Amino acid sequence: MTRQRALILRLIRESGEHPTAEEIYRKAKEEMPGIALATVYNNLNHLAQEGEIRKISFCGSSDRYDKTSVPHIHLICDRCGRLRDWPSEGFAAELERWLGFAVESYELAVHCICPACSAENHSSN
Amino acid sequence: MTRQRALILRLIRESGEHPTAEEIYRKAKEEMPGIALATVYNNLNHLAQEGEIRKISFCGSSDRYDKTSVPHIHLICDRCGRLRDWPSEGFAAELERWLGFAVESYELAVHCICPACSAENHSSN
DNA sequence: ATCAGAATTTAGAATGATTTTAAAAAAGGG
DNA sequence: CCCTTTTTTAAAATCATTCTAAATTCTGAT
Repeated sequence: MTRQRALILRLIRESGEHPTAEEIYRKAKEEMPGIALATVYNNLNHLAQEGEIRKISFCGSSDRYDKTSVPHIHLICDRCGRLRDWPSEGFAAELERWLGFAVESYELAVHCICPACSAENHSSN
Repeated sequence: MTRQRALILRLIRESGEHPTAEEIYRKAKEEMPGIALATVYNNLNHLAQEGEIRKISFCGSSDRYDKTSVPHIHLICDRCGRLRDWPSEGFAAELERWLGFAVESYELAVHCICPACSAENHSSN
């Protein structure tokens, strides 16, 4: 565990978002100006293989990284455009029941008007 | 609707797979040798915006294109590595019930041992 | 602490996918 | 047909990511 790897892991864990390699690189440089972009990529791949984090990919955007490798639902709001996690306990079991076979893991992105935007809208109209 | 666009749409519709732009380009050149790769990209984007096809993206692979824009489940088999469609009628409704709000569309990739591989395995042991 | 070997970091070059450019060609409506 | 708009083409440009090779840092055994 090098200083660089520890920093990168911490930055992802602290992030409430789903940062790209470039975004992690920018934050990392604030604390360790000499760090190389290749180091960020190396470590993101390494951490993902170890199961510390998860690489996710969405159309029309660079790969993003998730602070946990535990599968969960991603909401993409058609109104505010935000990408957020949604509590997903029990969803894998539900999915297995529906499909009729065992699921190793899943990636689910839901496009919707997110509950937050939906609430805003109703109260302001 | 140009000849090029019609060809590209037909090739995707005829494909049982989820081809990449490069794969579509290779097939297209067999019927129209002078076609440019940029034309393939232009039309894939155009067709996706029109809702004729859907762009999908998976980690570690170029973007792929799906013959329909109707959401459905993708199975990625951990054994054979194949990416296949899975019948998904009623799944959106199930998802909405589970989430508690309306879903515009979704992208779901399930990692598993696919039923085909699972069956093979049992009969040969 | 010290050494050797393995793993990691770095900067920059290389690769691969996709988009942009500008000019030529084709489509489509009146 | 003619005009206008859209599309196509080839090449260059861009963007994300990986590779390279040399220098550095880690690790674990002495």
